[in-house]
Parts: sequence; structure tokens; C-alpha cells
Amino acid sequence: MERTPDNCRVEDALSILVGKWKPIILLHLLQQGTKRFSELKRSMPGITQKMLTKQLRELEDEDIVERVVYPQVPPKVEYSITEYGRSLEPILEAMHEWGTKHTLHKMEKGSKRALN
Amino acid sequence: MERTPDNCRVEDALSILVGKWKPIILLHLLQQGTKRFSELKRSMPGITQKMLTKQLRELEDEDIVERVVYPQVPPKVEYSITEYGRSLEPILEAMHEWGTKHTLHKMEKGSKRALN
DNA sequence: TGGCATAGTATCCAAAATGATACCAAGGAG
DNA sequence: CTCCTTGGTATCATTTTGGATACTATGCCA
Repeated sequence: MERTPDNCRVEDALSILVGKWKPIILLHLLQQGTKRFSELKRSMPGITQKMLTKQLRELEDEDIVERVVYPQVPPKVEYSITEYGRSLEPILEAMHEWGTKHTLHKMEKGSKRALN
Repeated sequence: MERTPDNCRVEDALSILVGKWKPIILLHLLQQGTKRFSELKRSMPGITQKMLTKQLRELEDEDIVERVVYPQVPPKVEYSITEYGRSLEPILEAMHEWGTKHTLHKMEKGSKRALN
């Protein structure tokens, strides 16, 4: 489909990627495969349980991550990226690349400003 | 640079693209070149002046759009994408494409759910 | 019997984003 | 003289998002 301002689907992708923790959750799952809740939590210092749960639920609702519960005590819940979720990888990749350059760009601009 | 969860620059791109109106502002400017404030406003029904101004200022601060003021009365201010801003186009494109597919994907899932 | 571990919920609160509304300057039209 | 225009700003209210903290169930271990 053509991309015009009024049939803009950019928001759809955006709405899935935004959230203070979603990109990093996705990167973890993309690179490390299946992880359980507590592993994810440990690898993201600063995130609260509530937020991790919430973001994972939202990603699950969009069929980006899969949640598997093992009926054990203590509980065990594993999360992984779905096939479909993997289709986001190029976008994350492109954004990461752009972001890296942007950091440099800002530094240049910054120093130019400093010269004024 | 490699993209690992802890040197993640995805947020940098994200922080520039998020905002209820930024993607659509960018699409307008990318496709229609230079536009003045009132034209942008008219082409985005629902946006308030305050929001349009704010989003444009933020994009300007990141060197994504350029703002040119003509000292006239009534005022005339033109906005356009910078060279640098154009480097965001592939990301917007990728997100639009993904978003379009996502809409379909959700419809399929939706109908499957309806069958349960 | 008392804790520990896991994967959550429930509440309440703070901060950030967005929105509604009113106001402004100053030249030109009538 | 009054109103219209453009591109804003200022103020306040509302909505959305994120965070702190406490609580829970249950099997296991000591």
C-alpha cells in the first residue's frame, strides 16, 4: 500500500514499539531466545515487576511475544518472540542504526553550537 | 555498532518519532516539501496550534525540520525537512509497511478468536 | 513453624503528554 | 474604528504513562 499522510500506518508500528521498556525487552528476547520472567527482570535493572508484566502483556496481545506458563510452584513462565514478532527486527535494526548516527550528529551540532 | 540490549540506540530514533502527531507531520513535509504553518494545520484536522507548534519545535531542535520566518504581517513561517531529516524516511517507510501488514494480521487473529 | 522463591495483583501517587481556551501583535480591508 | 489574518504564547484541565509499595499463593527447605 502507498504511504500517504492519510493512510498512515506508521502509528501502528509505533504503538507497539513505544513504552519505556518494550524495545529492550524485544532485543533481549530476540537475542537470547526464550527467557523466564525473572531472568528478564534481572537483565533490566530498574524495571518494576508491574511494568515488566504490563509491557509483556501488551506485546502478547499484539502477538509479538508468546507466554508459556508451567504449572509449578514456584511458578515458571517463559517468554519468547513469535514468528510474527520477528518481523519487527528490521525496524528495530534500522532504528538502532539511525540512533547511533543520530548520537554522532548531535555531537557535531553540539560542538558547532559551542563554537558560536 | 552492534545492537545489543545494553547499547541500544533504538530509543533515540523512537524519541524523535513518538508523539501523537510527529509521524504525520513528517509524512506531510516529506511528500509535499515546504509548507507553511497554517497549511500543515489545515491538513491535520484535530491538531491544536499548541501541539503543532510544540512538535515542530522538537523536530527543529533535533535538526529534522527547518523553520524559516518571513518578517511579514500577517506572519509567514515555512517548514521543511532537512537533508538530515530525510534519513528517517526508510524507517518511516518500514514502519508503514509493517503497520499495514499488522492491520491484516490483527484481522486474521481477530477472526480466529471469533471462531473459538 | 518460619522463611524463601516466583510471578504475579492491587493501590495509590507522580510525572508527562495532550487538549481546550483565551490572548496577543500589527498590517490591510471595509 | 473594527474586524480579519497568521503564528504564535499562557494557563489550566484532563488523560496517559510510569513508579513505589504492599500483598498473594504454594510448594520446598531447614
